[in-house]
Amino acid sequence: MIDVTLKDGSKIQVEKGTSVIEVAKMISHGLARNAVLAEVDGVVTELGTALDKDCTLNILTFDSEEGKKAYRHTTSHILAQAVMRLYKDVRLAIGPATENGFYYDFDIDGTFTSEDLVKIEEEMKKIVSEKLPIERFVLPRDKAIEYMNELGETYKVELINDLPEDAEISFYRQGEFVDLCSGPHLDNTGRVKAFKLIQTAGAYWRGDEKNKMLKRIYGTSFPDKKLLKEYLEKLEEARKRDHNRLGRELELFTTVDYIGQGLPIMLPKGAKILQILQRFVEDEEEKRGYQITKTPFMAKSDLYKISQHWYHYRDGMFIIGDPEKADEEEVLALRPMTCPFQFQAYLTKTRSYRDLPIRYAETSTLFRNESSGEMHGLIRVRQFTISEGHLIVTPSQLEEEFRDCLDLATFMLKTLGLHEDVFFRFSKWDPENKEKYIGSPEEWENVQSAMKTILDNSGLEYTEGVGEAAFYGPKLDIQIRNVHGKEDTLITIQIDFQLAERFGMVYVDRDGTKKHPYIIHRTSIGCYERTLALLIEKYAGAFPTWLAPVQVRVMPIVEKQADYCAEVVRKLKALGVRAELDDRNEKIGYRIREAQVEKIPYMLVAGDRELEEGKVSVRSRKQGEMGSIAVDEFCRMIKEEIDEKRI
RNA sequence: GCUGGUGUAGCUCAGCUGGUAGAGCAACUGACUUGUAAUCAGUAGGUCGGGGGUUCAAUUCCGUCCACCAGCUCCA
Repeated sequence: MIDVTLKDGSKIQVEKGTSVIEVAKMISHGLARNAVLAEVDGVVTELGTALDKDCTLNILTFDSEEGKKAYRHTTSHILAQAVMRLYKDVRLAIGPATENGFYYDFDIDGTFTSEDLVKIEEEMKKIVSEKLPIERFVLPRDKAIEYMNELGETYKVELINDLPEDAEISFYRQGEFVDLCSGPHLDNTGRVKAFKLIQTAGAYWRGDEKNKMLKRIYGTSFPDKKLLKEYLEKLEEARKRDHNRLGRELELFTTVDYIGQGLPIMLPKGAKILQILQRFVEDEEEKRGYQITKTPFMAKSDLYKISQHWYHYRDGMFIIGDPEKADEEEVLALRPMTCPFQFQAYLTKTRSYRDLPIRYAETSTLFRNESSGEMHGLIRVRQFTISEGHLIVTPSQLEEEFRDCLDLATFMLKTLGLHEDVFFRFSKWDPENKEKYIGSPEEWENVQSAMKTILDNSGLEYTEGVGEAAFYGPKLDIQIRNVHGKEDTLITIQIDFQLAERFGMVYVDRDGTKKHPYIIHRTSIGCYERTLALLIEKYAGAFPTWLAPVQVRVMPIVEKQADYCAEVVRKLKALGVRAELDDRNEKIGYRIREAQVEKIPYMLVAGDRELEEGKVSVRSRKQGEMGSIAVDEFCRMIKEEIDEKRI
């Protein structure tokens, strides 16, 4: 007999060799039913594992991270099994669990249609009802390769070949289906209670576009139908917040076929929000010691050759003329970044260490020739405007200036109400891919370690992204997810130890020698279009009053009070409040509804009662009717809300 | 760029296997003078994303281009 210590500290005695799931049954049938995995002495283990010595045991259900992952990973195997049963000439690639579900990649001729998905789901249901036991087995490398070759699973062979020397090569079998897999898995296909195949997509083998494109099926699974339903409803809700949909509905922007991809038209309301943001950013930057520049939208290839964009970023640039003739004749290109332009401002005279730091800011329109499939609403476009800036600093100023940039970014995020939605990524170079970058490995290691020290000193929590650096230096990226869960960079702060030298930027130091400064490339609020997109999604189009393109709509009950209402509008406008009059010959309920649908923060209604008393009846988008108050009182209230940028 | 989906009135969408289109909302006109999320009636609006092909006939079938959407980051 062995002692098994449970999560609550109690002990039970079981026969040596008893499996985890049998112990779970002894504890409670409910637990055994919901069991997914277990932790034995703190190590994640499958339910079929036999206990052979005294140990602690914690049964994991779907509610644990590991449990969720295994549950969905097993569902992906069921998907693969169903596909193997239904289609010929399928080869399996990979099928992991993801954050919210799973996918499996198949190499198959033809495509999966939505009817196919229904068919596959039916087959998966069968596999679940067959309650197939899932068994793990291990093969030595040569046998494993031989086995997969027999099955024609060439992708699996490739995977095995790439496993480290000492790796244990494990397989999982359920019924007739076998897959190379490290696990862990559930012990039986019957445990999967509710699943749904969500969509199909193409995906390159190993994420490399040089490889063959496979057919991917995405799905998700839950331990009961209610949870699945809730999840699907949540997805549906998220789609309603999609900035692409709301932005068009609320008349913030539009696109036109014959203008082109990634080139949205900002309509008056959208442009107004961008203007509010821009003024806010420019004012704040001025307060923080930035000087503004205004530089050209294009330049000769000569400039980009110095900056190395011509060699490391040319695919991303719109070039006017034949780039192949750039050495013989004038070839212009639209700017993809502001740095080489802004550096020219620095170069206009000799700089002393006393002049540094110099902080340049520019509301800068950039042009990037993104691949056609990459564009997405306002989030990824070909022309955009960024709150660009470059700080030219001495080495000893680097840390403080970097932290000030971070502080500015944080201030922006807090003001916009986005600070709880972001996460930080330290984006480093990829030493395996040196030709992507300029500078030597030693320089990269040095600057990265300097940046790491700064980040660690700031107490920031961050992840690391290898291969995510800019070609000229490492970055701190402030990342955010859109309603579809897709991650994008909102704000970035970069340290550049290369371009000052390339451009011959120097300062005269205390000792009279010329030195190259460090450059911090940074943005304070990111690119305005993208930030707007994320704000639309964050607030589902119902912007905080200070950002709302229309803040107040004033409505007379009948024509008789129209002049009075027009006067209220004038008063508000005089205070800088964006107010408008709706004196159309419609019922008040109709006009209220329209204002509500347009997500206008305040609706002011005036009838005879209000007119006599010099009041307005206030209705807020959030709280509904708030009662009648004096016009001046409302002016004071809303002014305060706007000035404080209340969110 | 690649994989898949989509494109019909300003917007949201209907239109089965080919026989040149329809609803709701919006717009316009009129009536109603209205108290907090849709008053009623009428009118007008479309070379069915663009060019091409097949056909007696194409919104429908084929091909091509354009645009929009999702995925191509999670690595047994």
